Amino acid sequence: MVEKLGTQATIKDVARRASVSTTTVSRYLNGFAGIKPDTKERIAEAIGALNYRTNIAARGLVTKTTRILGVMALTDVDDFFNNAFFMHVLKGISRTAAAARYDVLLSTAGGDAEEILADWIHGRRIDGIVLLRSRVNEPAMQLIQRERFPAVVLGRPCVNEVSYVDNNNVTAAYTATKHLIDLGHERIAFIGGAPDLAVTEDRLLGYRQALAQASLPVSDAYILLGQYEWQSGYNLCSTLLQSSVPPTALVASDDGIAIGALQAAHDLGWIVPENLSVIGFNDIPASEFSIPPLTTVEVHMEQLGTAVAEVLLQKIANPERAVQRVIVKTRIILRSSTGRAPAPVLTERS
Amino acid sequence: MVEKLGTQATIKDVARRASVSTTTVSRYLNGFAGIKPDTKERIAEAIGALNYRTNIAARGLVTKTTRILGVMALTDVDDFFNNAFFMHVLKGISRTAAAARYDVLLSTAGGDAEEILADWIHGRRIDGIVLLRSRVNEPAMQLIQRERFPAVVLGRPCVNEVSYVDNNNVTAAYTATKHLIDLGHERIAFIGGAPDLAVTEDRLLGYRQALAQASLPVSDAYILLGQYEWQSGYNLCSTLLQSSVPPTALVASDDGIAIGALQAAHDLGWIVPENLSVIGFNDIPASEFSIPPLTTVEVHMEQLGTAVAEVLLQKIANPERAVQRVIVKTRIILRSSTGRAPAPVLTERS
DNA sequence: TTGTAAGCGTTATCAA
DNA sequence: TTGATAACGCTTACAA
Repeated sequence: MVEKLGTQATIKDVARRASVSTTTVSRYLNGFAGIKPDTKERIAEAIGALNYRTNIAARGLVTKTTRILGVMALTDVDDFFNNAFFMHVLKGISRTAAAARYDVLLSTAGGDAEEILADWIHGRRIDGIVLLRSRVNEPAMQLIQRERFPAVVLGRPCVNEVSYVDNNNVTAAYTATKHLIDLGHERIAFIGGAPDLAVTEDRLLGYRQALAQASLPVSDAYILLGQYEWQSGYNLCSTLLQSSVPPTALVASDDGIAIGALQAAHDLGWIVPENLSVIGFNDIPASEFSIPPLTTVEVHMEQLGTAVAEVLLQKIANPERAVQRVIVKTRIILRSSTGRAPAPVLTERS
Repeated sequence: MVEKLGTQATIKDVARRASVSTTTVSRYLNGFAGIKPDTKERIAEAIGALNYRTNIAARGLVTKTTRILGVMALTDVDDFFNNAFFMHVLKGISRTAAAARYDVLLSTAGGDAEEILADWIHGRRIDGIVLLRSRVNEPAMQLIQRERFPAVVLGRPCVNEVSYVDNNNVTAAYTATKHLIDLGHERIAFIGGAPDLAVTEDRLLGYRQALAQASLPVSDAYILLGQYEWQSGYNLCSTLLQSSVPPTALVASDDGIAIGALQAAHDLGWIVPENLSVIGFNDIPASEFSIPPLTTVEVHMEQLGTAVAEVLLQKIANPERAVQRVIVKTRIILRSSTGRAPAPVLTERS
């Protein structure tokens, strides 16, 4: 069997070899019932012998379908790839897509998001899209809504009528803060990522609610926002610990930030959890191996990815389907970075 | 301007509106010279008004081109997404592809790699492919070579005549081990990931060479291999430190492994670097924030991605191009996890 | 159970 | 400088 290099067998070649029409081959390929076993066999043989694969462009031209899921990260490229959270979400998406025999097209377009999205959608490059990270006011979201294109957002979206998957972030942050309060902490700070992200907003809200409910004061000096990255956690924590009345506990809205904070505390001679408690969010693998291991809110990162892909797949299968809102519950994982509040030495000293 | 929802304007619509032929529109779209400015303008107007985008499937059917780069991870899905190394490589690929207006199709097929690859290639889903991670004997590699499909491998490939991008891993591991030897260490262990990976092989070789050159014995008990993950580093290090003659220094073939080791040492009461020195590979962000900060071999992860994408892009532009082999040099970043060898208390004790 | 033939939206080859 | 027209490889009525 000599195969011409660089030449692909087409459905015509298969049909010829199996002595049937291309229609029949197409039917075979698409699993139609009602083909004589004998014919089936001949077609199968021909496909094997010619190593035939259906040309995706030709099929797409007719069916207007690609079997590709677009994944667009609406964040800075570094933010995206440096963040274990997104990688786990991507894993969930990738797994789910693969299981459904879909491919994943990935873009971290940054500023060009809208343009690329328009190309993807109008150019019929993808069958549906996952939007990662929800900014408070997201133009890409509006484009999608205008086009009525199958889409699912990860995180609370800024517009209605868009399906999304999210954590119960307000509650989770409330619980995390409450955990600290229950340990006797009264000076609890919040360090987080970019303020224009819905997730930051929500977690900050939960933090405020917990303090309010415990009749603890909410001080702006204890709310520091930066980026979702390790360095930011380091810097923010350093600032706090060197302030005149440093907090005894930290709610970090991301494990990377929390681990950066751990390191800052260590560098400044603070012992965790004796002098400072730290709780993070996400439960990335690094959290288990930080020193000390990090107490954190598990958000089920991969499951978020799975869910977002599943909802999208359903939307593609049935575009008329109603908007879906999936909330993935969180839970606290207690490790060693949180402990009872230290005795108020500071006030005694003064 | 009313736009029919769900309907895409085609090149025909544009042609009609601009009162020209589709040929002329196509020429305009593809930047041909020799169109009257006046005509150009009308076409531009029509495109804008109709919000036209070229249908990728239709174009692909004719040009046999997709402007998509395939990225296939030849590892376990978890291995891939949990490893900061791959994420940074992916970032480099993503950036480079985007700059060239290519999209990235991502697959972590695991066992199905060959099947998916065949679909991608024969189905004309992609213009070229990046293979991530090179196993010692990789069937996917052979498929690609047989098909003469534009491909670039990250890591030393098992077959000749395939372009690749790699670090100077043997030299890097040699240097890392030498660094430890220069600090006075004599009992130096190697902990690494899967043994069937070229990168593991190479780094192990460099380690052996450094020991040999210093006339230090190479003991199998000091070479422990697991997976490229944090937990593996924790376990391997625990085993070593609890052995009868524990090492005073560790070469970890990956930062995740190294940080796991750091944690194990901490849990067993070893002080780093006083009692144990640890050097890693990659310089992932976490390395800077481990306790203590990790001495490591910077492999320029993102640059590896950039290079691999660039080589592939060149190959696509000119398939006749000769095989390219790019070696990205590494360098040691000294932080606090390595120090002088401890006095040989162990022998004194005995 | 199978086949004929008409598209799908581009690009490419001629010709004008 | 522009335009007809024939592919590209598939799916899908409609027929048989």
